[in-house]
Amino acid sequence: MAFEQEEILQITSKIERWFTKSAREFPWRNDDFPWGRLVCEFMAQQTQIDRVAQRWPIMLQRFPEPSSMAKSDEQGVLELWQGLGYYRRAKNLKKTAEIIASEFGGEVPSDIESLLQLPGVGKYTAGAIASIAFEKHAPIVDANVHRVLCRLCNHAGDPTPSTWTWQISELLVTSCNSPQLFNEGLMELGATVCTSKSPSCDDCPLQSCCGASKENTQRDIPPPKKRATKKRVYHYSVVAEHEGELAFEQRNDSGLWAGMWQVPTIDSDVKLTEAQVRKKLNLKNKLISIGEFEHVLSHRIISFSVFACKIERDRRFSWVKQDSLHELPLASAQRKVLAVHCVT
DNA sequence: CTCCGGTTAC
DNA sequence: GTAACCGGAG
Repeated sequence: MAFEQEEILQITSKIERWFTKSAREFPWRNDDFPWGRLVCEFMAQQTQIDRVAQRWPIMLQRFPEPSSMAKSDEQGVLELWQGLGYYRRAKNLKKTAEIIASEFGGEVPSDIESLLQLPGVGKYTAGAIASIAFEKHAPIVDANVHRVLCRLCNHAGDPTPSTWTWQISELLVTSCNSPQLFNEGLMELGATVCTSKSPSCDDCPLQSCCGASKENTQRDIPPPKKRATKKRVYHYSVVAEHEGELAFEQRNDSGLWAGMWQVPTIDSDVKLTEAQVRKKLNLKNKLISIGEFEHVLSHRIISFSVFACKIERDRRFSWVKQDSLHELPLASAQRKVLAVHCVT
């Protein structure tokens, strides 16, 4: 795909003008600063923007700059991340804050090389921070940008961001006037106009130069991604009570729901009986079945079975009063477990 | 049950 | 390269 320089300037200026008048209101757009942008980009990875908009102000109020997060403990960050999913992002954000505090004098670095050293920062996030917070002419390709650029050039075949897309993004951002307006505008256009299904081409500032619009191929570009088949697994959770307190344990540092808390739970590839669950948890009293539900993730369907029992206060677990549960970082599936037991 | 989305670990 | 990682909305 070869653009004339003239076309490049047409495209970039159209997007910058369009974004200036069409940008949606978001809290981080009121006063953009590098740390706020970094937190926003971590939260927005794989997460829809409206949920980020709810959580971002709370996170920034609690951790207004990298040093305050660096000094806090990871639990506090996980607590504010509850329900957002992909909890490794919260752990990476905490580590990133520590590195910014210790290696970069408490200031978010502005160059791509430094940004890429931060855990949880890949090519997209580095480019987003460098361009949007620091007006560097750095390319970004997220799913929105990929879709817009593939359609603009009528480029079929790549289901996800590819070398091709990064080259086009680089070509355009190099010549744009404001990398902040251009890159954010490109993403905003993909999110609101050049949408995956039924794009609003009549409202698009690029309609006159869009290859897909001309050939009417928008529907097939980009092609759909292959989705993992869902494996069914079984989780057995026991709400264990002793004098108004519930037993909790922390999940592994890696894997599913990394570092989040749960009532004592057995993860299994196969179905287990009540006796097997009791034995694996080394519990004495019979477990009373109180409910079941399914929890669907991108790559698995989890059948949850929930049990209740009374047990002695056991040092293997952390004991939490029922009115203190909100202080504990819990993933959504564990909230469903507690809802079965009628505590929330 | 399908769709949507960046980074990292393997 | 590819699988793992999440949750809410449709």
